[in-house]
Amino acid sequence: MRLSDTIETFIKEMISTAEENGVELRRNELAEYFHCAPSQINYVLSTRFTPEHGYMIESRRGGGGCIRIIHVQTSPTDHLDYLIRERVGTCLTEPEARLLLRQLNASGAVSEADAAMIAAAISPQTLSVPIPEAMKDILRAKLMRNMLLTVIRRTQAEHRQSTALIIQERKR
Amino acid sequence: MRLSDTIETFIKEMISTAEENGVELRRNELAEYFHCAPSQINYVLSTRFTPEHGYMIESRRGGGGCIRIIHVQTSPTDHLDYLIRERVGTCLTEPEARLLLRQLNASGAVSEADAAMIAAAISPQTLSVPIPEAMKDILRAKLMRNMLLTVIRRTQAEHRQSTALIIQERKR
DNA sequence: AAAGCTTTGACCAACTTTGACCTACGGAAA
DNA sequence: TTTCCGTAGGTCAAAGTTGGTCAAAGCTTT
Repeated sequence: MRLSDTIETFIKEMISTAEENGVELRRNELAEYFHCAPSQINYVLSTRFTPEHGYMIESRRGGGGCIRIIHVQTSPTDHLDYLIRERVGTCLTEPEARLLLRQLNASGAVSEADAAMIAAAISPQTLSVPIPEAMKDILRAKLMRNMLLTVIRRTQAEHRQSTALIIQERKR
Repeated sequence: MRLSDTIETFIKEMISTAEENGVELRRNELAEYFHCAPSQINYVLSTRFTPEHGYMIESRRGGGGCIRIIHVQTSPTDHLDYLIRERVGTCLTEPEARLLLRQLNASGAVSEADAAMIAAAISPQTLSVPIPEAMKDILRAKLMRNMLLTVIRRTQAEHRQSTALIIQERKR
C-alpha cells in the first residue's frame, strides 16, 4: 500500500471517530509519525481531500498552527449532492451557473440569501479580470462547489444541534 | 491553545464581566500572570483589540500607569461601509482577507453564516487556478466587495421591511 | 518507453514570542 | 524649582514555530 493511501486512511479514520465531522491535525506531527516529508501531507490533502470529494480545508501557520479538515457528508440520494456532482463539474459557464442557482433556489435547497451571495460571487462583474474565459468557468465551478458545500455544512450543523436538543428533551 | 489566544480570551472575559464596557489593566501584572514578556501584551492588543475590532486603547506610563481598553459599538452597517471603502480596496491578499473577515464577524457586521460563505469564496482552495498571485488578490477584493455589498443590501431590505411593519402597525 | 502518480527537499510565508532599548510620568532630592 | 530616579508602558527587530509551494526525482502502470 502506498504511503499516501495509508495517510488517507488514517485521516479518514480520525474523522469517522471524531464527534464532529471534522478534525484538526498538525502537519509536522503527522509527517513525523509516518516518517515522511511534511509536504507529503499536503499532497495527500490536495489529492484526496478536495472539495470534489466533499472536504473543506482550513489552516493556520505560526506557533500553534494547525490544519482543519471538514467533511461535508452528502448522501448519494440527496438532490443537492447530485447537483454538485453532476451539474457543477469542473467547468461552469455563466448562463449554466445562473440556471443552476435558480433551480437550487426554487427547489428550496438554497435560501434566497445564500443564492444572492453565490450570485454575487459568480457574477461577470466579480469575475471581470483579464484571464481566459475558460479559466473563469473553472473558477465559477470552484466557487459554486465550495459555497454549496458551505451551505450543506451549515444545514448539517443546524440539524445536529436540533437533534441534540431533542435528545436533551427526551432525557428530561 | 496559543498564549496570545488565552490572553485575548482573558481580557474579553474581563470586559464582559465589567460594569462598564471597558477595563483597566496593568501590563506588567498581566505579563507576570501569564509568565510572558510584557511586550506580548502589546502584541495581543495590537492584533486583537484594534479599532477595526471595535476597541479603543488608552494608556499612561510612569508610576500608576495602566492600559484602558474600551469596547465601542458602532452600527454594523456603518462599520461595513467603512471597511469596504478603506480596507477592501482593489487588492486583497489571503491573510488580509481572512483578518478582515474575522473582524467583520467579531464586530457583528457580518453573520457567521455570511462569513462562512465569503470564506469559502476567497479560500486558497477555491482560488487554486493557474493565474498570477496578483490577479488572485484583485479577484479576492472583487469577491469580498461584491459579497459584502450583497450583505448590506439584504440588511437594508430587512430594515425597510421592519420599518414598514412598524408603520403598518401604527396605522392600525 | 510514455504517462501519470508519489515522494522529497529546498525555499517561502504567516504568525508568535522574546528581549534589548526607548519614552513618559510622577515623586523625591538638590 | 529643577534635577534625578524609579516605575510604568511602547517599539521593533530577531528568533522561533508552523504550514505552503513547486519542481525535480522516483515509482507504477500502460
